[in-house]
Amino acid sequence: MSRQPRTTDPGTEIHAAGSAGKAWRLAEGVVRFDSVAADGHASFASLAIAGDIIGCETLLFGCYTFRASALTHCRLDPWPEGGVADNSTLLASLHRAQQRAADLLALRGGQASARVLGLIRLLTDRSGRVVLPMRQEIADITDLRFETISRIVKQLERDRVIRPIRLDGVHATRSFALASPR
Amino acid sequence: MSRQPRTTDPGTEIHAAGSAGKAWRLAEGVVRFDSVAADGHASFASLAIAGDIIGCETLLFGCYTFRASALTHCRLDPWPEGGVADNSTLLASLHRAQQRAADLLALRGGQASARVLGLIRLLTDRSGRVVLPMRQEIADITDLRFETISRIVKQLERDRVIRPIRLDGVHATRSFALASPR
DNA sequence: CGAGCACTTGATCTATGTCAACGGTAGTGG
DNA sequence: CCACTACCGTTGACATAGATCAAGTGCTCG
Repeated sequence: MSRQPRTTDPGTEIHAAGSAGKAWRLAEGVVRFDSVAADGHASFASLAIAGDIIGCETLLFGCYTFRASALTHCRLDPWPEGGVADNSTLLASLHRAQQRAADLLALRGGQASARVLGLIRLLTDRSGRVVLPMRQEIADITDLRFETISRIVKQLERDRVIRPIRLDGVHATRSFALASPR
Repeated sequence: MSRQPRTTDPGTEIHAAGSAGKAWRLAEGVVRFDSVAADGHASFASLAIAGDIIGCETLLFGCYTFRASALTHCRLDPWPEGGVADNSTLLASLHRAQQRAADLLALRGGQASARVLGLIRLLTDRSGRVVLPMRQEIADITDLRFETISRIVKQLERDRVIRPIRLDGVHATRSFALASPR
């Protein structure tokens, strides 16, 4: 009874906070996690990008701590592949989680344009292409307003830092090529 | 050759980024972690409070990822106690790290006074007492300026949300009792 | 065709940053 | 003991990045 890979569309919920489930490896896409308070109010908690492990905590509790939703089209593979996670695999996950947390913290400090660019860099693949989430999602991650995001993205475009490209199945305002790779 | 517990004063470095060392349990106090870039520039990465594990990543790499420094007086005990960490202990650490990361992210969003109060709550012990770090450290954590922190702390005091108390060995401007426990 | 949604853009407001001055305290050295 | 300095914290006056409010565009879907 090995579980099947799973794909999701942008905006859809992958799992609810507190629901039962297993762990996955995010093979492709970007996932947003939210803490859900007792009163139902949700606040942005973390981000997973391609290669990250999702729902590690189910190995301990059997249910998810955060609500997860897809920011772009995603593909999820069952994890761990073999069926059991060994010690050093877990340590690697822990290390990655710490790094990711530090990166996300950096996206909430300093000048607005630097934060947005930081997020774009984080989401850019090795080929230099990005599919951005909606302006509102970027706003939630960076703690800015969607109007501010809109202005900044447009300005980065005018400054030729990013260049709009067309990928099919994706809104024209969301796929870009990043000029300065690093 | 079991390692000894260790204590540190506020402001002192516990370990450098990249230096060799082992893992600890923070028995008492508050520790700040910073990412250190290649150019030497440091940026706030995370926080450990009493009970947290520090330097888990040394089990994998043998050296620390972040720079750690004491924000208050700290006591560190060697970890894991038995000598080896088992699977579920690591999972618990991972879970705690995720939660902590989400909490810290929340301290960088929304109104300035709510952020500072959020940090104060995070640092308050079960008896309702807090020893705050320096204004500048609070500013680094919340991405505000120390003048702003100073104004907010004073205002919380005027509003009777916090009440200054005197603990010896601690600056008079840093120890408080929190009025509304939760 | 109309409704809804994501995005853009302009005008204005305000929370927080910035700069500057000052006060208290601990340490240091005469 | 008294200067003298260094450091942390407080407070005021003013500047500004980004929030807020409002209007308009273009797309998709029924």
